[in-house]
Amino acid sequence: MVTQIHHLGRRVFSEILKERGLNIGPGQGRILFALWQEDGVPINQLIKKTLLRKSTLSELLDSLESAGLVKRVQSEEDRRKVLVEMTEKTRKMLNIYIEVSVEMTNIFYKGFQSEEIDQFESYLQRVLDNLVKQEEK
Amino acid sequence: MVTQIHHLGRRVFSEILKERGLNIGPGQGRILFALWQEDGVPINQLIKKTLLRKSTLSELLDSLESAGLVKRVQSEEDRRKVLVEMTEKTRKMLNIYIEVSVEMTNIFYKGFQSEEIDQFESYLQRVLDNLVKQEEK
DNA sequence: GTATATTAGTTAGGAACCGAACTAGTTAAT
DNA sequence: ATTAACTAGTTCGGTTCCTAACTAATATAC
Repeated sequence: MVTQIHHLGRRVFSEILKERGLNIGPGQGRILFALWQEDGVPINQLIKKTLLRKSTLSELLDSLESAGLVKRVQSEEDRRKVLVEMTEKTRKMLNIYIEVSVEMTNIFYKGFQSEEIDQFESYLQRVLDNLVKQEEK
Repeated sequence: MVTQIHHLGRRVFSEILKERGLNIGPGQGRILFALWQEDGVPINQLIKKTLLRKSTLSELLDSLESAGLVKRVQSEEDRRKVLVEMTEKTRKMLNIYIEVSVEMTNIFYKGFQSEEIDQFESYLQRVLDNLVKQEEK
């Protein structure tokens, strides 16, 4: 069921992004959202936030970079690290992106009371923790 | 969070499938599982069950067919329809597949009481319904 | 101080998803 | 009985994800 929600949710999200004239995919959006929370971070940090694999990040960043939405900057202190920064273009998109996210959340939780949302999300967190622990083994 | 659970879950599931010597991916598994519930169904039926797009189904069936796990048979009564059938090979795999599914569920819900699972799943169902309704618009 | 291990990212190849455009068979409308 | 509309699947090009194998920089060990 989680899988179905994931795929349906992605389709709906894509649709709304498109309607609003945001020419980005949901995968790209995830990264921009993480960057909005904390900008100029090494890729490793994005891996921790998104739980994606580094190869996936590499690729998504390629597409974001060639769309001019992100810049890669080599770190001074540790030259292995690549810091990811938003561009001006991105900063302008973020307000709309957040609106879309809110809209998406409303669709997702239509008919939910706020305590139900809290409870549901605490269940989700427990499941996520279970999976993270499993994978660490 | 659902997205993260989906991806992590898929990675964990793949891992277990591999350990058990089942040489199929989680996407293929979804279809085999649907077939196990009802065999010899048209692709359209699988679309309803999995909520995947028909192009995705087409492709997954290609890979299953070339792996000898599934047969496509043209329907007699409506020649547009293609009925999908399990093969003998598949039937033999299903017991193991179910074991893996159970194992997966145990990991997923570790630390949950059964009422919590019920409640969580009813939330999931409500979210799924919301998304389905949204997409129909 | 040099070899080894670790860490950070990229690249290559493949799987599972998507929408849009297509073919072919069926049903409905006139 | 034609035409038009609908339904069932496939094909194509693109995205987002993966593992495994790689390069390069840093840290550790001796």
